[in-house]
Amino acid sequence: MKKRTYIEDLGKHIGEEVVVKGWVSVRRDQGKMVFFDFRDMTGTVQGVVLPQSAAIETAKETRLEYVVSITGKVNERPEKNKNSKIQNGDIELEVLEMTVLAKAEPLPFDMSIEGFNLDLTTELDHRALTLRHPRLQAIFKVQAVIIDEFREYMKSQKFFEFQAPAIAPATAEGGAEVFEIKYFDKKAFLTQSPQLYKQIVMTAFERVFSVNKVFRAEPSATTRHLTEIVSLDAEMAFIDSWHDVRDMSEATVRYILLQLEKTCAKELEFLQATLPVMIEKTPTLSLTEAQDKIFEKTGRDVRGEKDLNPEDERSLCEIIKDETGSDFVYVYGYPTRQKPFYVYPNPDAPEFNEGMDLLCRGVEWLSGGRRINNYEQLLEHVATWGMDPHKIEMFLEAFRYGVPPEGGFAFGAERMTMQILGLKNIREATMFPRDMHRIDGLLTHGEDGTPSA
RNA sequence: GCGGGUGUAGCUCAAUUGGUUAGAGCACUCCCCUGUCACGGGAGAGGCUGCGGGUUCGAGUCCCGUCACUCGCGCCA
Repeated sequence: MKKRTYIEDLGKHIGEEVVVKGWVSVRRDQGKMVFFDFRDMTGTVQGVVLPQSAAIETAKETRLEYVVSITGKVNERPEKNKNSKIQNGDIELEVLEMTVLAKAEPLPFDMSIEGFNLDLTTELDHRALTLRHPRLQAIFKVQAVIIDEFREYMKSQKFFEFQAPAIAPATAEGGAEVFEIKYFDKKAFLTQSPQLYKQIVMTAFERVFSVNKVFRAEPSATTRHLTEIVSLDAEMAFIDSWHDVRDMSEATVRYILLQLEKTCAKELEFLQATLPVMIEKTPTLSLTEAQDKIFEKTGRDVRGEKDLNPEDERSLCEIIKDETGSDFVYVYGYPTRQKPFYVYPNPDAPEFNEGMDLLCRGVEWLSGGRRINNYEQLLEHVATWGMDPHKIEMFLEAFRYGVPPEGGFAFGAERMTMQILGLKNIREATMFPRDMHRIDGLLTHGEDGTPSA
């Protein structure tokens, strides 16, 4: 049996006989001869079946998404038939033999490159099929690289990767709503963040990171919310100030963008995506300064608000882009009571904290900041926030025994993917999105709209 | 949770101020085509217009209800 050749390598085999295996992406039946576009994990190539080929009968019966094994000869195309706009546009595969390995039913929609134009609902309902489309493959390749390079950079900076648990005993933080699960005859919860665990692990390993699923039961039906997301978390000890955390997160983003430029050029071009611009030093404003700026430039008075709303975030990003060319902006110094109990208050102005967000193109990418490392102060906050110390005893124990000044940050992997690629809905950036209304399929499927199990 | 928008063929969309048998492209079936590359040409099949009620001689179109989807807000590290 001859060894399989990948489609991306066919150009190196001109004049040779090769075995290619893959799917039928496009079929163009000319009557006597048949053209195909064959696809494997490495790309596409045109195949031509001539009338005198032994494969012509099979070719006539072969339909879209059939899986085939082909023995063929790689030919350089005649000059007039070369097509510089497509992969392998200068060669074609002359099919000598073709075996159908698996048949396919007629497709429920147009899968051709240019005809692929589905409602998001349809795209998600048929994820098992739409995943085969080059557009989606490009999106998820970019996402894989983002997550990969986050790991790489963290490791290069001596961060230790750990696995955070997905099951938690109590709602640790307040804030986001949590999913309650049945745990034998008890109750437990899905973690909404590895926050407390990464802080615990940090007290042992100094620099830690995790890539894990977190779950949020927010009743938020928006283009940027999911109930299950991939959180890229980091936490570091021995910082001098929150600026060290800011700088580390900035360097991480810079590295990821650089790697994307290097390894995903084809995908970015295909998706017509432009990487966000990160300048030498990303503009960094306090919430108050940001609000002043929004007031000054737009006339919308949001001064004194406890946070930026989505419109403010968009305005601020536009203003910063105009002024500096940066697509990114850090905002720090939120009202202390507005953020979780563990965020470090500014010693000079305790009503504001040293938490920060990184915004890009109008959407929040990252949250982070300095944390409280002093046990007494932590206990005070636990009391002020009205939390039950017994429920976070494991966390508190770590802080009873000496913890250096520290801080950390977390990215949402799907939001990053969405923003980098300019996608309109976070579900496009998620292979199997979970939201209020969908787990794989929609959660209501009654004939007349009545909810079914 | 609140507000806006939308539900028509497998998919993406048309259908005039309410008016005859609800159309097109793609996909599907059959026929023609040896250089196509989103191939092309011809024929065919495919619809309880989300669902329920109402107004009217007549409803895809107007009204009420309902369900679903979607966008925005709220909420949200």
